[in-house]
Amino acid sequence: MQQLDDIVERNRPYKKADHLYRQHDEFRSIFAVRSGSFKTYVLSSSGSGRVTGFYLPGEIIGMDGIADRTHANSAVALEHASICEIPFSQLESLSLKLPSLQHNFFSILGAEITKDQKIHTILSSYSAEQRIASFLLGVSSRYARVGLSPTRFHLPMTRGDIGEYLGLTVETVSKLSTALQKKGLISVDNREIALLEKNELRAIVGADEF
Amino acid sequence: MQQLDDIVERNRPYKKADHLYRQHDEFRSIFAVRSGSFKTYVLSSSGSGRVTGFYLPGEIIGMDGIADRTHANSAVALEHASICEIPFSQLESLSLKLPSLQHNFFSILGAEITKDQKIHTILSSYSAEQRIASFLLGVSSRYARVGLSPTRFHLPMTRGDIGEYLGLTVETVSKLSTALQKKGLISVDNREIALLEKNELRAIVGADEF
DNA sequence: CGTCAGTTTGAGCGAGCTCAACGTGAGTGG
DNA sequence: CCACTCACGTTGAGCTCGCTCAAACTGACG
Repeated sequence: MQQLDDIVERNRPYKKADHLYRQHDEFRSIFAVRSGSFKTYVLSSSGSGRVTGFYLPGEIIGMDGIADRTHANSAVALEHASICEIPFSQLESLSLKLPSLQHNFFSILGAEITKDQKIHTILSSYSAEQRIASFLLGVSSRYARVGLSPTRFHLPMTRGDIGEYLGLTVETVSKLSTALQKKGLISVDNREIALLEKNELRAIVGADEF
Repeated sequence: MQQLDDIVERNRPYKKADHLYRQHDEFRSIFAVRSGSFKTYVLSSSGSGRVTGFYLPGEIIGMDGIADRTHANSAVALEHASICEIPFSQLESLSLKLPSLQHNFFSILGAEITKDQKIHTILSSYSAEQRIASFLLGVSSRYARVGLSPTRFHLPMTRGDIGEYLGLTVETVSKLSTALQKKGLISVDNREIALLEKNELRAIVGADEF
C-alpha cells in the first residue's frame, strides 16, 4: 500500500469543464476520482458527441487507453473535482512485485468489462422508462458505496448527458422523470433526486438488478 | 511463450449449442477461440435472453468473470469449435514472472473495454441501418485479422442473435439486410455475405470507423 | 439586467416494433 | 427415399414509443 501510495500523484483540483485528457491523447495514466465527478465522451466526425460514462468518487477513469496507448474518449469534469493520477507504466512495474496489486488491478479491469456489458443489455433491450429507473438505481448504489445517501442525492450531469448516455433525447429524459415523479416513485427538484419507492423502481427495470 | 504454452489446456472440441460456461458458474479460466465461434448471452429473469457478444477465431472469451469470480454471461458454441483454456490463477502467477505477458494481458483487457464502449456508442446513437452496416464491417475486419476474406464470409449466428446483439428485432435485421442488398451494397445468400461496396457502407455508419 | 445553458411541456411524426402469415432448408423417423 | 417437423428467415400491414420541432420557463453568471 505504501509503495502504491508512493507512485500516486495528487494533481491540482479540476474545475467544471476542465479536461482530464482528450480523445487521441497519449495514454500515460489512469485516474482515481477523489471528489467531484467526470464524464467521458466521444465526438463523432459528424459533430455531435456521445457520453460513454460517468465517474463518481472512488471510481477509476482512463482504462480506455490501455489497449492502444491512446485515449478513445475524452474525460471532462462535471463540477469541481480532485483526482489521484497513477502512471500506468509504474503501476505495471509495481504489479510485477506485488501480487495482490496485480490481482486487484485485474479485478478493476474485469469490473469495467462487466459494467460495460450490463449497459449493453440496458441499451439493447430496455424501454426509456426502464433505462431511467435503472440509471437512477445505479447512481444510488454507487453513492451508497462511498457512504452517501442511496435515497437522496445530487446528479452532477445534465439531462442531456443522461440522454446521450442512455440513448435517449433530452426531452424523453425530462418527460419520463416527470412521469416517475407523478407516479410517486421519485422526487425531482432540478438535479436533486430522491428515490421514494426503490422497490417499485426495481420492479420497473425487471427485478434481478440492484 | 513456452511457459505460457505449458499452462494452456487444449480441450475437446465443442459442437453447436455446447456451453463453454454458464451464467453464475465459478470463474476459473479464460478461453482463446482456436476455430469456430461462440456467442455470450445473459438471461433476464423475464425469460428472454440478450446476446452480449460474438467471439471469432483468435479472440478471448470469459473476461466477464474476472471481477467477482463468477461468470456474468453464458457462452455457447455457434458451430463446431475448438478452444484453448487458460486457467486464470496460473495466468496471474506467470504474469508476475513475465513482464511482457502481464503487459499483453493488460492490453487484452483494455481492448475488451474499448470494444464494449464502442458498442455503447453504436447502441445509443446509430439507426438500425447504421448498426447493421457497422456490424458487417466489424465482422469483416475481424475475419481479415485472421487471414480470411474481408469481403466474402459466412455469418455463424442467426438473424435473431444479431438482432439481440444490436438491440433490434429479427424482422428489422432481415428487412434492412434485404434493403442493403437492393441498394447493391452487399449480397446476402442466407448466411453467406459479400460486402460489395465497403466505402458506401462506411459512409452509412459515418466515416470515422473501420 | 440581459444572456445563455439547461429544463420542461406539447403537438405531430416516423423508425422500428408487433403481429401475422408464409417460405425454406436441414435434420429425423418411418 | 420420402414425409414430416421445426428452427430460421422473409415479407407485409398497422401501431406505438420515443424522436423532432417549437415554444416558453428557470436560474446562474457576467
